[in-house]
Amino acid sequence: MPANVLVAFEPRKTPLQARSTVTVEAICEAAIQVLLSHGAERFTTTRVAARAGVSVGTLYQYYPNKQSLLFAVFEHHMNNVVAKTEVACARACHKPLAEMVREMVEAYVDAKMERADISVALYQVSANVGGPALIKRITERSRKALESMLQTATDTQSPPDKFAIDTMLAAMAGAMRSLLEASPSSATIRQSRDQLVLLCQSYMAAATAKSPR
Amino acid sequence: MPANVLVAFEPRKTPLQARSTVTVEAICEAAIQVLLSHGAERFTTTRVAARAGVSVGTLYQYYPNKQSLLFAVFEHHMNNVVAKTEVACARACHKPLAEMVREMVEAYVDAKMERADISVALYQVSANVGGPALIKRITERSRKALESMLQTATDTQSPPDKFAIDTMLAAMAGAMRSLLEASPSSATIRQSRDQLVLLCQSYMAAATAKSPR
DNA sequence: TCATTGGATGAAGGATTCTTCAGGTTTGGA
DNA sequence: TCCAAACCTGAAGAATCCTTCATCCAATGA
Repeated sequence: MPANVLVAFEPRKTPLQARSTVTVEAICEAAIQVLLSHGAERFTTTRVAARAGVSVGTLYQYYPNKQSLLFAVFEHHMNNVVAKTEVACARACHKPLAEMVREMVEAYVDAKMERADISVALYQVSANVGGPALIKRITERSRKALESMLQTATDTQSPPDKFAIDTMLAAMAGAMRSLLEASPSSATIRQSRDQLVLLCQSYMAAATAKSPR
Repeated sequence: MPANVLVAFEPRKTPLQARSTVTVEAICEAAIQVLLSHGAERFTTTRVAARAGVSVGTLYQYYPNKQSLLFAVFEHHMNNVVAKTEVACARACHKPLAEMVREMVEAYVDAKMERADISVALYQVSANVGGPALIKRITERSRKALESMLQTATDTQSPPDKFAIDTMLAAMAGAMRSLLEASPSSATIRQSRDQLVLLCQSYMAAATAKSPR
C-alpha cells in the first residue's frame, strides 16, 4: 500500500582512491544538472552517468539504485543547511529576541542561496525519495537548535513552544521555496530575506510572553 | 533545455452524456487514489484506468496524455481553494486587520483540509505538471483578493505592499504543507490553524505599521 | 425501428528505463 | 617490476510504460 517499497538507500561502497572520489562527486553534480535540465520525470541513471562522463556501471558501483543517489544528494544538501543554521543559533545566544531571529533567518536564507540550483532541483524529488522521514529528522534538529537559542534570549520570559517553532520553520521553508523557484535577482533576494526576517521576528514576539517592563 | 516539452494540456473532449460525466469523475478520483497509494513514480495511466473501472482507451478519450490528467486534477483543486479564499476575503472587508486575517486564514486552512487527501497527493506532482505557471496564476489571484481586502481595514493607514503579501502567502502554503504531510489529528489541525492565524496577524501588523527603519 | 453519434474496449507497437555482469584498465604497494 | 585490489566499461536482458486504433456497445432522435 505505501508508495515506498523496500529499497536499499545506503551507498554501495565508499570511494577509497582519489580517482573514485572525483567520480562520485561528478555523479552527484551531474544528478543536479540532469534534474534541472530534464526534470524529475526524465531523470535517468544513464543520463546522469553520461553527464558525469562515466558509464552507468560506475554509477551503480556506488549507488545501488536511482533512488539512493537522489537520497544521498538530498541528504547532503539538507545536512549542510541545518548545520549552518545550527552554527548561527549557537552564535546568537544571549542576545535580544529580534536579533537572534534575524541572524538565524539570514543564515538559513544564505545557506539555501549558496547553492540555489541544488535547492531548486531537489524540490522536484523531495516528496518521493524518502523525503518525509529525512525532513522530519532535519526539522527536529532545527527545532532543538532554535529552542536552546531562544531560551537564552535577554528580553523574554518564556520561549515559544514546540508548535510555534515548527510552524515558523515550515513557514520559512515555504517562503524560501517560493522565492527560489522564481529565480530571483539579488535585489529581490535581499528584499525577501528582510521580509522573512520581519515575519519570523513578529511571530516569535507574538508567541513569546514578554517580561514585565 | 527546459524540462517541459511541448505537450497538449487541454482535455481532449468534454463529456456530453451523463454516462461519460460519471466516467470522467471516476478517472479523476482514481488519479488521486493511485497517486496516494503508489506514489508519483508509479503513477500509471493503466493503473488509473483500472482503479476507475474503465479501460485505458477511455482515459485517453478525455485526456491526451498522462500529464494533462494530472494537470486537470491539480488545476481543479487549486481553483477550488482560491475561490473559497476569495469569498472569505470579500466577506471580511471593512473589519479590523486582525479579524480580517483570521477569517481569511481559517478559510484557507479549511478549504485545504476539506479534501486533505487531494492536497497531499498533489504535492508529489505540483513541481512537474505545469505547476510553476499555474501556481503563479493562483498566487496572483490570491494576492489581488488580499490586497483589496486589506485596503478596507478599519484600523490601518497604509496596507502591506506586494512583497509582504506574497511572502505571507508562501509562508502559509509552507506551513499548510508541513501540516498536511503529517496526517494530523483534528486537535493538531485546530492548534496549527491558530498558530498560522497568529503568524499572519503579527506579520501583517508589523508590515502595516511602518516600514523597518 | 434504425441510423448516427457518443462512449468504451484492450491487445500490441514502440519507446524508455533500470540494473547486471563479464571482462577490461588503473593504481598502489611489495 | 608485478600483482591484487580498486575502478571502470557498456552491451543487453527484463520490466514497464505511454499511446494508438480497429472494433464493439449504448443512447438519442427522427
